Amino acid sequence: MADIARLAGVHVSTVSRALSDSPLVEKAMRERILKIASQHGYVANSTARNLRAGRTQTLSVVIPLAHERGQELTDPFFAYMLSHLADEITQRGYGMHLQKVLPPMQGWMQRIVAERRADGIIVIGQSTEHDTLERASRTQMPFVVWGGHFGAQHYPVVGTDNVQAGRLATEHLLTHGRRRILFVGDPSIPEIRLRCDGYRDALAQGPRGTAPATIVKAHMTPDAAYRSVLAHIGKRKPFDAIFAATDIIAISAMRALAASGRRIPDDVAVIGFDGIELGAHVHPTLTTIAQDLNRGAQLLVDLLLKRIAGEAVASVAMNGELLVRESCGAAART
Amino acid sequence: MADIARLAGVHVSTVSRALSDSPLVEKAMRERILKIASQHGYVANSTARNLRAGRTQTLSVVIPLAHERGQELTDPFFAYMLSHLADEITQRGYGMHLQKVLPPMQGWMQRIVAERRADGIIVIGQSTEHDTLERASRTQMPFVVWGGHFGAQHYPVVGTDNVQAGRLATEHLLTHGRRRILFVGDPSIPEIRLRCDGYRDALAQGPRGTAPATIVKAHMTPDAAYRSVLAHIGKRKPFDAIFAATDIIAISAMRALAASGRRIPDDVAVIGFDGIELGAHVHPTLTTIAQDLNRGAQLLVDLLLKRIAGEAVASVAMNGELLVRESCGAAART
DNA sequence: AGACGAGCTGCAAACGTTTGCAAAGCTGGT
DNA sequence: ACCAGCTTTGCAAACGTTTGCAGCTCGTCT
Repeated sequence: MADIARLAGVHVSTVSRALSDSPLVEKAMRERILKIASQHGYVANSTARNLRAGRTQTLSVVIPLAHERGQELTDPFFAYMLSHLADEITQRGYGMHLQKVLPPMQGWMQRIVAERRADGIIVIGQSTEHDTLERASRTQMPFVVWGGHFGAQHYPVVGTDNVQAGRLATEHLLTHGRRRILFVGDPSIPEIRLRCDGYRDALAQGPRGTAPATIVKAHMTPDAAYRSVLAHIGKRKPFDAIFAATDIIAISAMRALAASGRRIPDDVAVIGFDGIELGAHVHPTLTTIAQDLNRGAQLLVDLLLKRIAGEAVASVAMNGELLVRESCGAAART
Repeated sequence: MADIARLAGVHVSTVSRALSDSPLVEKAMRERILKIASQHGYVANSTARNLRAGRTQTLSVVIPLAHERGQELTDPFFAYMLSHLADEITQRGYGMHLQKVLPPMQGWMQRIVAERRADGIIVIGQSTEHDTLERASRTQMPFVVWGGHFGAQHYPVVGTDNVQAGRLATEHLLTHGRRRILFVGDPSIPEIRLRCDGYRDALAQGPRGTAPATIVKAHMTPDAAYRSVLAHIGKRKPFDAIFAATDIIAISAMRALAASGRRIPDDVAVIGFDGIELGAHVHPTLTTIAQDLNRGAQLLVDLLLKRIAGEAVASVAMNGELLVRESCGAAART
């Protein structure tokens, strides 16, 4: 910038003002400076600007993976969420800083906040870190979370109403005459626990003959879920439906069912959760509860920017949408 | 940091050294300072550090989408590439800055370089911006590109050997008795053009009766590709196979074929390109040329870090791997 | 003609670190 | 007791911007 100033024969402050379209600088002068700058391919150094201005025009997206070792970003849910966030953030003129947090993760939020790399933070999934987030909400740094809604939280959350959605899924299975419904997933993850609560609710109100809740604990990676379901099948306890905590688990469960000769949906109906695109292409196609990630990403960014601007914001719970496909409820395609 | 220094009764420079594990500071002193810092949750401000140190510990991943309007990051290819890059970059202790570049994109590379937001840049796909990249290679800023290899380029590229892979795909179709093979894709994109070159090569060496090359120009979004293929079918020119420039196009083409009553692979064999996971789940499953994105991401980051360290690096061409599935070559599953 | 204000521009401080160099304290050898 | 040399700490500059304030040049009004 000093060079540009010298070339234009003015002080750096004038150059700075010209580049930031300040009304304080005369039009002719501004144009002369802009011309020189673009001729020399000059662009202001963002680091220095950030330091001085105290903001970075960047939002951090952080993905805490406390509960899973193998679960990578290749998980379609994350991939789609990231894509939508990238679109949304870019569109609003911000940069996007992506961060994965792996165990051991002591003080991760603390560090991210204190580093001040970004003007705000979007956390994807509470994982098992609700307490950490709760603590961070007393910080200055604005952040929003994608995940589950609990009564007590002091930070804004955007996400599907997991209890309602879990109930919806289970009721759909009940409606199709299923009475022995398995829940497959890991309820120690808060979001999953909420889905499981909905499942229990629905069972409790189910017709006579509805079997009590049965939880098959399964991790979220395809292989782990496959093995869990296979192991359960080995126990020879009869069941006629599976409500899987995520589509990835559901698809793995379907593989396991097929491998042990069960027909879907005739012997076992399956319903998933997430609405990833893959579900429309597996055979049979997967009935599921879809989350509107596009809208979710939009809301996350909206809320975060409002918080950055100092406004108070409230959490948003979106409704899950039932997609009826072949694995429960829809006729098989020809 | 000034606060911490005051609390410890030392000068800020000592604190700075203690936090960066400099051997210049006495062990007892370092520990005392570290303790105070962690008690107060102090972490050095990264912006200031970056400004002073002249590096950001961040790599930029930029996605130029010159050629497509609708193509978003939700495209599985991008999603998977991003995921792998995020893993790789995070693992190496760097941050990842994600940037989409949309038209009009005059001077985008210039700007990204001059902004100095990152220590290096990874560009995903040349799109139609080969010249821009060529020009940028004369800059100080280290960058690497995922994409196609051309003789003349002065920047390092990692990518599949598109010509070889295109030949491989076409030969596979020829081997299975197909003689009227369509290429579906947009050859104005450099990478696609190379795949198309391989297709032409293979046809030129095909057996007697091999029909000449026929290009169906199709954009990379599912809908656009679907319409292009449907339009071509409408022309009633006979064909018995499709080589699609990407899996997304291939899957759309299969939809179009199904919609107009063609059986796959009996009437028309289909082969794709990319090896996205979706291909294993569509019906019939998609034969394709897989790219090893995991290794690609690893190489990209490796090369970039070497370049940042000042080493000279060479481009890498990986071989595409033929995945034989039902849409050409493998028996249909039961 | 002088005063006042509007419109521009320059000056210099500040943002929060890192780091070369100087200075101070200590050890041990003569 | 003095000095050399090593270890540890402090000082201050520098990184490249932005911005409040002061100052200058005009034009306009009284």
